[in-house]
Amino acid sequence: MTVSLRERRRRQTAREIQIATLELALQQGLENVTTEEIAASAGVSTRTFFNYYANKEAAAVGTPPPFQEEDKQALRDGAGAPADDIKRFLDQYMKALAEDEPILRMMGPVMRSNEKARGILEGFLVLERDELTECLGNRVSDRQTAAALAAGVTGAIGRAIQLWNRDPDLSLDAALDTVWKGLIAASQLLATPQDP
Amino acid sequence: MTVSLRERRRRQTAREIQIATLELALQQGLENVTTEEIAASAGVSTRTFFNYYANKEAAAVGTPPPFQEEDKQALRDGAGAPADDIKRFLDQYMKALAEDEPILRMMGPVMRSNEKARGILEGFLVLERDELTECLGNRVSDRQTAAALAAGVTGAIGRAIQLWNRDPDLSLDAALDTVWKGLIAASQLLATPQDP
DNA sequence: CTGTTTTCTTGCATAGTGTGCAACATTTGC
DNA sequence: GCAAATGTTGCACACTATGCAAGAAAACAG
Repeated sequence: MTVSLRERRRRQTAREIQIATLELALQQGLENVTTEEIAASAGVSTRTFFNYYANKEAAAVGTPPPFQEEDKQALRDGAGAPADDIKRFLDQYMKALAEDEPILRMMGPVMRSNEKARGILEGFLVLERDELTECLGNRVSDRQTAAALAAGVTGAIGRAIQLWNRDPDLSLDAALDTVWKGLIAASQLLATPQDP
Repeated sequence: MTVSLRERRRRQTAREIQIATLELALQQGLENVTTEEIAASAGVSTRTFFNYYANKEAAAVGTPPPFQEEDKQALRDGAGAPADDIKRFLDQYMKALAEDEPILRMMGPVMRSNEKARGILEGFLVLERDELTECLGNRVSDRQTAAALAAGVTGAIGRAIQLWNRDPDLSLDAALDTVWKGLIAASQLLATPQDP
């Protein structure tokens, strides 16, 4: 493989710290957990904790999966209806998210209650959204149109995760389908000039 | 008036602390400003600073204008095309934002660079968006459709402020119009099934 | 395999954050 | 004017986060 022993260990430790953070946060609330507790629970020193994450909120967020280059490329030079390409893009991302369902499950409550963690995740989302805007800008000429589409995409991802977190029996894919139908219906409402 | 002397002073102090925070943050970056500096600059003790805001990031965000009850009511029982009612709602909110243009101008750079402040503002937005979802739920039957519309509204507000912050010659209203056109165009793209 | 280089871990010192508490000051309402 | 309510402040204290330097572990070259 392309990853050295060091790199594998590093990822492993980062992951262990994140899981320790989320588990403790679920029990006591992230505010009431000290970095010392997290470090001890993950088997490293407090100082090493800060070698991996700048603070406990960043440890809770970890490294969310970014959009894949190939999927963005497909979006840039897609030929069909934009709605279809975007839906495919979303399906691909849901597949990536599904790789880490247990962590995603734990993150929901933390993001809802912790402002700083939410801000960190939101910052990540802003960057990804800007990437998307650039991709879609290749197709729709008007920058604000591309920005609105990109916001529609990231918003749909967020609502899908939220729905999936509320309803344990729903798969991520199914949640996205529900959200997607709502987005299309909303678009039709906004697109309709009048109904005389 | 309906506000006591105490209440007026309180608001005045809160505002002075916010302005002191934003001015210092613009000069040095919020990370490099201490609560002690802010408190001194606003003419209160460090301890009093924390009586007004839980931390410096919250001081930077202050108390953004919430959606007005009357505007939300107009959205709930509007009779025309949803798009028109929503546009009216947005225009109303822009008017409220314009009341505090100087503060809004200073907030942009801070929100872009500070994760915690962004999280706090985002938390405020989530609450307002949920309110909107409830309002729109009165009209569109499907909850996800209402949620998508509400996300479209708050997203448009954010992009309008961002556009206005980048281009000093643009009014808030004008920025919103540009963003709105983009949102409608994006909706038409998503609403269109195919183009055979 | 061995010595060298690079990277990782850790403890310690230190500046800054945020809260509880208690004393004192100011406003309010009667 | 006086009593109750509210606001301000200093102090003590636990927690956060960073720089620095010493030592441990992995990577690499010969």
